[in-house]
Amino acid sequence: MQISSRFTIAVHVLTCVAVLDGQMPLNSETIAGSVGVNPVAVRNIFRQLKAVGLITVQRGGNGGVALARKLSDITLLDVYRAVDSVESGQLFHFHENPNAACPVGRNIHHVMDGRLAEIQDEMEQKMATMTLADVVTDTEALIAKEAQQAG
Amino acid sequence: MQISSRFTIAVHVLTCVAVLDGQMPLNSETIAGSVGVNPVAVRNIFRQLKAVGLITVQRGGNGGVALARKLSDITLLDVYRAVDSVESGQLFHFHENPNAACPVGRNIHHVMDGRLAEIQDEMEQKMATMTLADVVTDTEALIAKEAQQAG
DNA sequence: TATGCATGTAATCAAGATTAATACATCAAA
DNA sequence: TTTGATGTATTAATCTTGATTACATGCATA
Repeated sequence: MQISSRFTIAVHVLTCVAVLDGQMPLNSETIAGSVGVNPVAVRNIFRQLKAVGLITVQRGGNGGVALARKLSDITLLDVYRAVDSVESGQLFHFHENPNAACPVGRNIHHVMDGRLAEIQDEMEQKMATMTLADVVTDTEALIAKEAQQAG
Repeated sequence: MQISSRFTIAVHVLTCVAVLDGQMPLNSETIAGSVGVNPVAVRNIFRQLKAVGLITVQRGGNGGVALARKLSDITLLDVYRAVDSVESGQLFHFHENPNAACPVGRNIHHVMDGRLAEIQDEMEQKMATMTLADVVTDTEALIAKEAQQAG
């Protein structure tokens, strides 16, 4: 299995908010159009991003989304955790019923837990080094390049 | 979503082969008993571990499994890759239909791919530093400690 | 060589998770 | 008060996993 697409969707959503601000209404429907998913899926992600203070959401006529932090203060790890990319925060799914009557079965969990945590931590710390500012800068550079090539 | 439990199951299987050798028949049924899963699940993992040369499997009366490499030559990354822990080797599931009509939609994949690969690589390299020898050593130490406490 | 036992593998089924889609309540602004 | 957007529950469809059954295949031994 893989890490939920909610993660890449959430990054896409936030990038839209940063890049498209002022060019089009930033509501769940237009953003869903860019991402290629259902507007309800986007609204559910709004809720999760709002819950950890990454965005603010306004209801009602001309409602929509706005960033609540500087792009350079939002890391990929923040986004990853906000949208529950993996169940219960555990990257690895440990098999549930090792047999306690077997010496290996009753010790394997304890032996592996520390190592799995180390691996997960290594990955998460790498995510913490990357910010949305980087992603948005690269995206805008590509868009500028497109405009240039179009003449 | 999480990484398939096939990974921790495979580590458990290999640890059984190393620790229980000589103490009980190393066939899919006894090992399945320790892991707490169906014997067919264990046999399917046998097949994957065999395909990459980590074990040899013998059919027929007193058949069973044996390690094909030294424990110190089998890393957690080897096991992880052998059992297809994540789909197509991709840790992240990228949403499938970003809209090419949107400047963000048509560039986000390219912008994120490199970063996702870096994160995945960081994690895999960490797994490559850990060997089954470490896991087996720790497991046997815990077993010895149990025996000591039992008097 | 015949028999028994274990692997190899296909097929089926149930359980759980994901996503899409519908519907409607809630709320803000004009 | 009307309009338009979010908040959220619910249902259905799709997918993946894992358990289970069944049986063919192959090796060892009597």
